[in-house]
Amino acid sequence: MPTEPSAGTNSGTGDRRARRRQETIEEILAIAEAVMIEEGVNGLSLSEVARRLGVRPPSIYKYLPSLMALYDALFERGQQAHLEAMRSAMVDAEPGLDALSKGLEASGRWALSNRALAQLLFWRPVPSFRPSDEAMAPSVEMVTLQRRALAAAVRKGELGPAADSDEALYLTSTLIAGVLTQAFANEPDLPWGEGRFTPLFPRLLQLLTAIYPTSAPRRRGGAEITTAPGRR
Amino acid sequence: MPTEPSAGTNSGTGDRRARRRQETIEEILAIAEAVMIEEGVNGLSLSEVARRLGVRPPSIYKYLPSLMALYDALFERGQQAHLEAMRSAMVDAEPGLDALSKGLEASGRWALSNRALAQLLFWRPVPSFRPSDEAMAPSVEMVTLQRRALAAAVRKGELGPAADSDEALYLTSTLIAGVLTQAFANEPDLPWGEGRFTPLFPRLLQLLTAIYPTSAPRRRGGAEITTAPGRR
DNA sequence: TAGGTAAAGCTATAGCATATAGCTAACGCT
DNA sequence: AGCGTTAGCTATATGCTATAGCTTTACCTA
Repeated sequence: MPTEPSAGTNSGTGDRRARRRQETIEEILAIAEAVMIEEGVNGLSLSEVARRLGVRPPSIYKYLPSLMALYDALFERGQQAHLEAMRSAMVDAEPGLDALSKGLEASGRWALSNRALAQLLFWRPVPSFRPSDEAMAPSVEMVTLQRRALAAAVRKGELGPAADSDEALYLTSTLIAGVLTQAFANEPDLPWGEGRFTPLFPRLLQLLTAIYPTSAPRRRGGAEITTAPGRR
Repeated sequence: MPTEPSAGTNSGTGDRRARRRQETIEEILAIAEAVMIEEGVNGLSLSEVARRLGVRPPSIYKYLPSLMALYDALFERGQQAHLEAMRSAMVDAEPGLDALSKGLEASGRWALSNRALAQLLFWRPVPSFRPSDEAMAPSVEMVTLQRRALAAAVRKGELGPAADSDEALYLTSTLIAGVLTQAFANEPDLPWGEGRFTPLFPRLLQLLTAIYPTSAPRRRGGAEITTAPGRR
């Protein structure tokens, strides 16, 4: 097993080499992200990374086993950064609808200011690359955070009880996915809050109260979701 | 200008050669689409196309000047097919909300059953490729179709007057974009109508009546979408 | 029907990518 | 101080896009 140079000889502590090595890996990841921003997610190449790092291409393989492994490391790093952006926005907010809204907005802002990573995370532009389970792990916590916010919103009476469901989660994630997809495709250089699409988001979120009304006073012609698939 | 072999020598009619040539181009496009389905949009390579066509790679260049030109041709063909799917669904429907809904659903169905082309159209997975203006042309007509449906819905009283606006157009396209993005990313093998996301779509569309209420009876805590700068 | 010509194929080659093999020098731990 | 691991290198295999230049095929015109 000649790969995996770590955890072999030295008994416990004394890894200065390992630290150096880790620093180099960090540097490679940073360069790779810069390359993706400049050349597109698919424009990433180990040769270009090596060039910028000041080494020959084969040397990169001392740190990462393949181009796909590099994508995977970037994916994981992106997941963590995204989760962190969302979490920090949510803990600073009132639990419930406010936390949900602030969290999703933070998600959108993060995506727009980290385009390359966001594309890697959400649009999978490199079909031959499938993220490892390990790299996917943070998304589990994102689900938890959002479910918790929905539950709190129901508890506080901001939303009806049906909002405490996976379905409501899919719905909110679909709304933000739509906004981001359109923003990326049509006005990729505008920051959050400008342009035609991202300003729609807070308004779309308000729709949650229409979809999950708190005590459901029926009204004619309204947006009653459950019944009636039809037009009228 | 040694390229562009057409329209040179022969005075008027007699182009059997040109027909043959066009057939080959069609064949190349069909093969390319198959390759994209199997290997992913980025997995398309001229060499693989040549292999399946039974010629050597350089011969492809007699028909298309570059890989990007192949992408562009596929893009254009996809645009046209997509537009056609949408249009035929809309002409078979009642003008207004029904046409809008059927058209958007047809769009979604087309995307899910033409994954490779849809990805090329909507997610731009090949960053170095920018579609030509010519290839983008059909999207103008798509906008027209949808604006017309919105206008009809307003005329018939299905939606409030603010729905006859670009803003409403962005909103509906954002909704379908969200559904498709989620469906593609999370359950790419399910057809329209199955899974967690595509069934949300008709329900989301019903929300239009909440966003653009026809005569707006105020209700407390509702999803009042403020005053909408949309023109009319 | 007999060219003449343009199209459609080919080989050869340049340039760049990922990836592997195997060598050497230096670093740093014991 | 010594020795093993590591980090770099060159050389090479393979596959890709793309160009140059040649040969053959096929078809339109006279």
